[in-house]
Amino acid sequence: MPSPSSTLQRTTPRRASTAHRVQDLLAAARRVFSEHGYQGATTALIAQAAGVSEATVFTYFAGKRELCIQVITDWYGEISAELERDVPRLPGVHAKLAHVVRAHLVTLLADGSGLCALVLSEGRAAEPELAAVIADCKRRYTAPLMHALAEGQAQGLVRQDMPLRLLRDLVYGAMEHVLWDAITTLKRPRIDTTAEQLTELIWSAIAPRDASLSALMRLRDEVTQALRHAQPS
Amino acid sequence: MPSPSSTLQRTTPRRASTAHRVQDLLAAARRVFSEHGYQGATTALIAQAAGVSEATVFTYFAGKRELCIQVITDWYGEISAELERDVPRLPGVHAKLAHVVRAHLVTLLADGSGLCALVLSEGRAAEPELAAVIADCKRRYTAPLMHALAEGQAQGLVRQDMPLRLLRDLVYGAMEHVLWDAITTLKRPRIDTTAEQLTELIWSAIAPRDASLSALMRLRDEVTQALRHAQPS
Amino acid sequence: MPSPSSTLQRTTPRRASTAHRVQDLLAAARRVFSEHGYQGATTALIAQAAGVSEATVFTYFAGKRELCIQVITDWYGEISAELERDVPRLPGVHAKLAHVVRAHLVTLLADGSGLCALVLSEGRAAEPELAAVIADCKRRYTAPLMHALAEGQAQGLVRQDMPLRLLRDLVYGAMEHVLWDAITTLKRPRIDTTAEQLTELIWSAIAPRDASLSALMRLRDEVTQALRHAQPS
Amino acid sequence: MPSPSSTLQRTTPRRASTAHRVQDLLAAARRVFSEHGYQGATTALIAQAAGVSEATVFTYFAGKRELCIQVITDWYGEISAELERDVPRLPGVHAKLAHVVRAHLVTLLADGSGLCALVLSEGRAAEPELAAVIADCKRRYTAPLMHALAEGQAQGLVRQDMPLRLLRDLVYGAMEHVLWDAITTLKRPRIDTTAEQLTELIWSAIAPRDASLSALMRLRDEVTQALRHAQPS
DNA sequence: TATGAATGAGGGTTCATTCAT
DNA sequence: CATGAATGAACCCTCATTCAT
Repeated sequence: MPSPSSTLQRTTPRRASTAHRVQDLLAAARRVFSEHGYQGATTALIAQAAGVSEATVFTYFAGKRELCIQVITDWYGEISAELERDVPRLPGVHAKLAHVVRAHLVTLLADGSGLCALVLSEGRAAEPELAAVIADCKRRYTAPLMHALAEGQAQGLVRQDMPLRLLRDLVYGAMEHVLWDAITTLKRPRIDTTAEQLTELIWSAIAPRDASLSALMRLRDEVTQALRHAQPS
Repeated sequence: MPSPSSTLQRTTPRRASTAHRVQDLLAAARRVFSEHGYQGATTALIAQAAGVSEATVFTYFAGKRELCIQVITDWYGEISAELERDVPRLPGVHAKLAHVVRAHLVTLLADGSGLCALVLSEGRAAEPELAAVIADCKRRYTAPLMHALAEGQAQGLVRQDMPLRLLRDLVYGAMEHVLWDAITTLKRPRIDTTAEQLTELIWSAIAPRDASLSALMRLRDEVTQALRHAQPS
Repeated sequence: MPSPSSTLQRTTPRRASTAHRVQDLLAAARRVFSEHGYQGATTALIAQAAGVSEATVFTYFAGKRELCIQVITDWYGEISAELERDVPRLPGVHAKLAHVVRAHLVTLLADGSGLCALVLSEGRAAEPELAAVIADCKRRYTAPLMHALAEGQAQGLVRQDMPLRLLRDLVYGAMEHVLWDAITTLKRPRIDTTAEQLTELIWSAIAPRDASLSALMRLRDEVTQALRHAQPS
Repeated sequence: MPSPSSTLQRTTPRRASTAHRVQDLLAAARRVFSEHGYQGATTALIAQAAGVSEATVFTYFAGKRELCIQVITDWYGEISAELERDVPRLPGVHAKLAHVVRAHLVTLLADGSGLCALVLSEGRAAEPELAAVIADCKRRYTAPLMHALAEGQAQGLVRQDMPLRLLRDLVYGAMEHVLWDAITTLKRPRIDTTAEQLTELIWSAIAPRDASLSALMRLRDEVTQALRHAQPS
């Protein structure tokens, strides 16, 4: 194997400007981290993917961890900026929810599936600094919708009998699980349909409770209790 | 420097039956994998935790990966068996859901948080075999509730306008997110409250759309069950 | 080069007891550190000298620095123990000095020349821990003679008009320079003669000043001053 | 990330003559080698200190080793020239000794402590060429005093029962040890006092053995010198 | 000339795994 | 059977040096 890079197209000339090299490396690193996770991604692999020597990686980044942090920060920066721009403009909680759900699925199914996995995986031990960065990014990413939900609660447009935190877990948990499924089964769902369905499902959960339903629930409880008392034991 | 186990109390006699050795190793491995994750758990650590030499680990298991697979399989086996035993006995979809949610939170927050994190983290790259095993386990683990939901859909007790797969994503996604939150923020939520709230939230999402009809159906369902209990004994 | 160790005699069998391996590694490390200094000594070189793989070095020692510390500590331990045993038994300061000088030359010219250089070289930056260890060792090594000199001063057998520290600098500085000379010029001096001469030279410096000499010195000062005043400028 | 020199003030204009560049680089290199030692000084550090790019260093010097050799040669050249100029003018061996001792301490404690350490440390392994250069420089540096001592021996003003080499070891060994002590303990001794005491201590060692005779000889020596000065002008 | 860019060669260290005893 | 001992294969990272521009 005389030239290990012979099968790899080099996207930049052998001698490139700093800006180009940085972009190249970040792109390569994003791919490699996506595919292999943090631990599985070696600096050698990243260098190879970028078509440079391993040492060059360290010319531009302080180390593997810093490179990964940059990759994640950049990625979250992109998708967060989109949401921060679009979500506030949308009218009503339901529309905002629908947009976030759709954007999430589109973004992550499109190119970020690996990064999504990376983020889900590396959100814990062995690299606390990484975990902290991820936590920060996630906070920013979820902020637009969380803000809308909080406002919705205040205005009675979102049910108030559940802590906001739990609503967030429901929304993002459901979305992540859908993605996870898509990733692990390698089946790409029809995004439009799935997004609409998921939005509706979530909306059913977080919309305010109907008064008559509540009354019936109370009735149910009473009946249940009465039956329980009526039984022997 | 060798002989790291000299200062460790041995939990089993020097000569133990093969079965005991295996159990010891599995118990030790479960602890270590829980605390350190797959990559962070070294065979040295596991051997030390089991009070045996590193080589002994390889006498009983083909390698680190196989050991981890066994640990995960065993653990999922335990919690799946519980669900398989208890869920079918419960009356009505709502009760089943409530039970699964509660059991999930109890199990994972109680002792399994590390394993939960392991499963969530390692369900991917670098160890495809592990990922496959985890996927299988998850399928079995979710089966009881999925079965109930499918039946519920058939009987009109669960909304039929959503694919079952999406209901599953909602249920388990929400639960996992709650757990993940607890794990990463190191805050243990009040399990009872959280379980009830989460159940209600999910139920709101998956109950049939005509709310009053739905409520009445559940009422009928429960009354029927109660009567059934009231008669035979 | 099919087998890199083919030209090296292995002093221990391929599988040796821990104690033997440790001794082997320490001996090999002593040689390599002696010849190449701390920075120049690579773990690969040490492993090769010991006839083991590089990884084996790390089985027995926490790292290069710890290994070097052990080497230095051991070596100083040996030669310090000798002095601590022999010096106090000798009658009189002069005899003790003579013994220390001779022992120093013998020891360091015999096998320790490289270690001497190592100790002289590495007594500063880049490895503060190493420097600290060396400083400690040196203190212990010089203690027996320093003790004798202090006593000598107290009893008037050693001149009292010089700080003890300066006496130490004279004694050990002179010895080290002799060694350094021998090392760099690769000429081994006749130890007996050199030791005797050096002892005498040092003794002349540290013996109490003769009274008449002092008087003459005072006279000289007065004459000098007088002449200075007598001159024009 | 490149362009590390952007935050450094440039000490010379962008276009400087070759001579200036060389001087700048040598000055920067002297500082860096002083502070970090040979191995610890990186070419990057030196270039940064000189306000030029790393590649420029190699435009003017063949490599790190050659640069270091130049630095050491220059430095020794300076201090040797001083001694070569001053020492022969001083009257008598004792005065010459006193001057050398004082100059040595002043020079090395003042600005050259780092270089002193460099010279002491690097006078050996891993860089034989460097060691050879240092040896040469040292020979030149010690020559003035050695010449005086040799003459002193010839005239009976210095004891003749010791080889000159040993006298040198005593003189320079003691001085170096004093310096080493100052460097490693970071305590700067009072130079005047230390120089006087050290001179006296050494003088006691190298003065002719018959103490009173010796003293008288020195007296005669000094009177003679004084008279010589008193007459011509 | 001066340099931005790139790298080959190696450094210390880790760890799952093997094997003779 | 259990293990002490040993290691191959990588890993992340450093740095003096080269070269096209």
